[in-house]
Amino acid sequence: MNNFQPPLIKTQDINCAHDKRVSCGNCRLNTICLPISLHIEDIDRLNQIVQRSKPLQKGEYLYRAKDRFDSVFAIRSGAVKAVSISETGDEQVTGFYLPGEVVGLDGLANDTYTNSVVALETSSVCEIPFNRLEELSLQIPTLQRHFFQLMSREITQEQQVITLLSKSSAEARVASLLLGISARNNRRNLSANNFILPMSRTDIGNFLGLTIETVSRIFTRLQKNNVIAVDKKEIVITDMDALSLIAKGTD
Amino acid sequence: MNNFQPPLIKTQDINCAHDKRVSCGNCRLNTICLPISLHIEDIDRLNQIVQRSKPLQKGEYLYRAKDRFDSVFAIRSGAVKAVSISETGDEQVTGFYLPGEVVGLDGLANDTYTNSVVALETSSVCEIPFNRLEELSLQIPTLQRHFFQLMSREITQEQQVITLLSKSSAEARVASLLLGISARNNRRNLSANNFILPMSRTDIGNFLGLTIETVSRIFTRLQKNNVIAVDKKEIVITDMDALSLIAKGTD
DNA sequence: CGCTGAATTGACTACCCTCAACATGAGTGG
DNA sequence: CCACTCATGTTGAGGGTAGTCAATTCAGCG
Repeated sequence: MNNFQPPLIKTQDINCAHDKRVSCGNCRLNTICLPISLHIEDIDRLNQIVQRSKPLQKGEYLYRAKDRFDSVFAIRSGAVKAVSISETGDEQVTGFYLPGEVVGLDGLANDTYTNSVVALETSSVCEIPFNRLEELSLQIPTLQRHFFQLMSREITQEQQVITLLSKSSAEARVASLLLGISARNNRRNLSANNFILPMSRTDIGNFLGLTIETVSRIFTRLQKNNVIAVDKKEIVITDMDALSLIAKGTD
Repeated sequence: MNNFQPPLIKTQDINCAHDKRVSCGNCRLNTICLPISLHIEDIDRLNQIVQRSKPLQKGEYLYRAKDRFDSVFAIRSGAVKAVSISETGDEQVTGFYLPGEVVGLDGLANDTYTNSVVALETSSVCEIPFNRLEELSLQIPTLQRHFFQLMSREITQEQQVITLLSKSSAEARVASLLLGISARNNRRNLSANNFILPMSRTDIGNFLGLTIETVSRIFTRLQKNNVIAVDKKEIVITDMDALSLIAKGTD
């Protein structure tokens, strides 16, 4: 495999998760992000429209609701949350997005974003101008198909969240969230049993429709029952099967 | 405007909601369904790939989860629900779809539908084979754009459902559902204050994460407070402002 | 060292679920 | 026409889960 990197750039720089000098072709995430199943020359054309900017710091906004929509963003490192503000003014977390996942798809419908996206920790993103992506999709059928699938995946995942919120007990909701993050970490070849939660208890509670007190109580309860070990934001899943049963709502 | 109908077909037949002999060009729903903002000749090309079949009877399946995905469907008349079956076997209603709305978008992600779609009453649909739509989208940029927007709208609507389920009291959930159906009826030039619910209390409860008893109690409570009038499935909204306040969660 | 914000824990309360009985209406068959 | 069933919806009583309010701990930071 050819190495297109200029000789002055050291490999360890390129491999840094926040580094801007990464192309879609050599990105570690390209099996779960956009370019999957594209030909090498098409990946290159995609890469040319992707813009990489300096990392977002924790709490910084990637975009805000009602901003004019013109790009979607792939998370390259870190983690973000999407929040929508209701008419009554209170926030609602509608999702968490980890590296390889794409945000901004809500903006197409009305040419303005309906959500705001905020960094939960230092995060870098790849900006993909949508009109460029649209043009390219007309020329590369595989890309059009892939983008359709990306949006469809977002739809199915949100339907799973709806199922989660509609049915389950507080314990099942928390268990499902942990399992979800575990699975997504695993997909990125990270540990499925041991990870750091990027979001606060407040964000978790907001997302799951629970108060932070309930979230906290459930963490301690799960720990007492030897299902997980909690140390602040660090989670160790000690009994994956038990956690799955709890998520399915076997009380 | 030309009339392409064969002379033997009477106008009142064509205007029947379940009639198969309707083209996208003269469909009453074409301002909210797919063809919006397409040129007249492009509408015709779209129309040629759309298949119209005999109406579904109440309880019949349009498609089932795990069926091979090959079409999306526009609801032309009636009403359907989308349900997903969890691993534990119980159903979850993930959405209701009224005329002009499109179902099946969840199927693209994995080439199989993740939901089943069931008719709530006698309903007719327009089947749009996806590979044909995909090809056409490559040739008609407006159609590609429109289909992206359609999927995006589905995403934003589901995020609203997530917000609804995550935050609100039982009363606010029911109120929001009623307001949602009211608004969608209004968009089709039907009454916003007076309509028939196509779904059962069981479906409402399942969708909103409530028991049917709670749904029933809330209907009677709203009626006692002169916000709505309920007679079986017929709803009259007598105080729209109050209903809006309740939906926003002002307790 | 004190301040601030996040997280935990406890006591009490309220909302919604569970279980149950009853009502209503459509369809069937005598 | 009435009696019967079955499905759907309504209403009531009681209990459990999660919310509210409050106090405390802890980490980070100037």
